[in-house]
Amino acid sequence: MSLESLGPHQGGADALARRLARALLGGRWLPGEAFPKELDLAAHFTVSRNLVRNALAALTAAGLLERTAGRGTRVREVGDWHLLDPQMSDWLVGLERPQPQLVRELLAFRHSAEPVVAELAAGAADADDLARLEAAFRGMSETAEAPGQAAQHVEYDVAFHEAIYEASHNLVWRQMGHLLRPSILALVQHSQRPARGDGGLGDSLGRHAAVLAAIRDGDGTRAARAAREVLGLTARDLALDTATGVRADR
Amino acid sequence: MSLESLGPHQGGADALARRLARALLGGRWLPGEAFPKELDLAAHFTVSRNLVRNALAALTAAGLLERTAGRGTRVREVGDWHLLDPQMSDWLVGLERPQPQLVRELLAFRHSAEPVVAELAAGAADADDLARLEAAFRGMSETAEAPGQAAQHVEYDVAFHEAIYEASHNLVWRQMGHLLRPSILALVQHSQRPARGDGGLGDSLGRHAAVLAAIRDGDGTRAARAAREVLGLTARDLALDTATGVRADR
DNA sequence: GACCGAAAAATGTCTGACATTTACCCTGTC
DNA sequence: GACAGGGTAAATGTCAGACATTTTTCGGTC
Repeated sequence: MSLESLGPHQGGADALARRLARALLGGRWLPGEAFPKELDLAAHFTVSRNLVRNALAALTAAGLLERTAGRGTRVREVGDWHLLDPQMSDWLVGLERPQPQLVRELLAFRHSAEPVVAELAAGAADADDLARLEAAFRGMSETAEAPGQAAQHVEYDVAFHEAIYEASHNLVWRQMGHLLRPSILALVQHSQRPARGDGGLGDSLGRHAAVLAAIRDGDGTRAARAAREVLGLTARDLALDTATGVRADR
Repeated sequence: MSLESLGPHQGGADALARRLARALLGGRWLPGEAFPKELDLAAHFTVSRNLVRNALAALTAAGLLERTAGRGTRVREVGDWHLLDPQMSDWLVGLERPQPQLVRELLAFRHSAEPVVAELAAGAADADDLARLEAAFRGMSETAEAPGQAAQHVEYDVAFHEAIYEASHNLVWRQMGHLLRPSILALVQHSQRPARGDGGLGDSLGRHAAVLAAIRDGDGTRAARAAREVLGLTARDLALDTATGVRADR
């Protein structure tokens, strides 16, 4: 729609792509809607049309935009967005008001996928993988229940889950580790707002420890169950339980 | 390394990106190696430097290349390639000699993921999803055992599995449907070379039918097991059984 | 009213120049 | 001889303007 409240620009094409992508992910333009024209964008941000084109190329590669000569640029449907693109995860991180649907879908995906990944990890983890897992878990323990270290705790949390994906030793699963940071950060931001008594942690630490132990023992079935319980926590936090089991008309 | 045997160019930036990507995926340049410079590429293909830049931007967005001002362009490690990018799947389709590692990783991923997707699908499929699944299965049946319709059979096969991902009703899983065409095509090309007696089909049709029936009945556990057996076939075709269960030193 | 053509509007491409970053070599000094 | 310094070359990044191509729109003609 409009470009108001998007001030002048400083930085290269990547920075501009980031700004536009985050504005789009925040809902400034809706799917199906027309995106501003190259010349308008160039004029508004006081940059060359070439730079705008490079920035838009990044958004197009991420499946956010659809461009055709003569017709203009339009926002693609949410279902066409490349949520698995690492670039997209970068853009999603720290977004103030991401589309709630996106967060729900990301968490629902992890809820179904992460048990399998943990099972694979239990069967394939080597010494390096275990070292990464243990280092991340140690970091989580040391930074737990210290309000000032919340940011570091999140980073260790991300590193822990990322290490599970890495330990699967599969190129495709490993690529999905990029999904972790945005989804975990969204959870933290969400669960901190409605101030809960226990701080939102639950027995998170203990359940992570169960995953680690199962992977260390090479027990895939136990690892899958433990991973399911870790994510059961987060699912409950967002009232996601209904996301599974609901079935449309038959 | 070199640009020999890559003739002159015709088409836009997308076409050039496709040519370069397919050459790269075919192994013409190895990870860590230096990619040709913009001006050399422009001279070789008789196009403008701008067009080359746009093409390289696409390869960079797919994680294939890493570009830094002053240092040049280098091929990234295989682990950094964005295998989940739909663009990458397009480039992979029909590649004469794809890196065997990539095919193996894709199939290993499906072997672990597709049972979960089928389970989700059993719990979430609606009437439209079932119609798509049944249409695809009908197409598979009608084109089976007809040598002239091999290409169409593959398309129905892709459509069947894609419908499973769609039926999961999760944005992330649905994105992964793009992986199906390249992996299925690679399987077909591979299993047709060493001429096997039964034509490589096995009881593929029957096992697909089992998946369809389980999803129609809403039986997630059965759907997962059936999906595992469908992929067990393909795994055996490529001697992939060893991909799971092998564990490095402890 | 239907068909055709010209003009407008948007993205795609070309060209040449300059900016910026990085690596390399060459020099001077201790 | 080793090392710090600057200067030059090389590669990618950005800018500016023009032209090409595609799509839509509007008008005119029959």
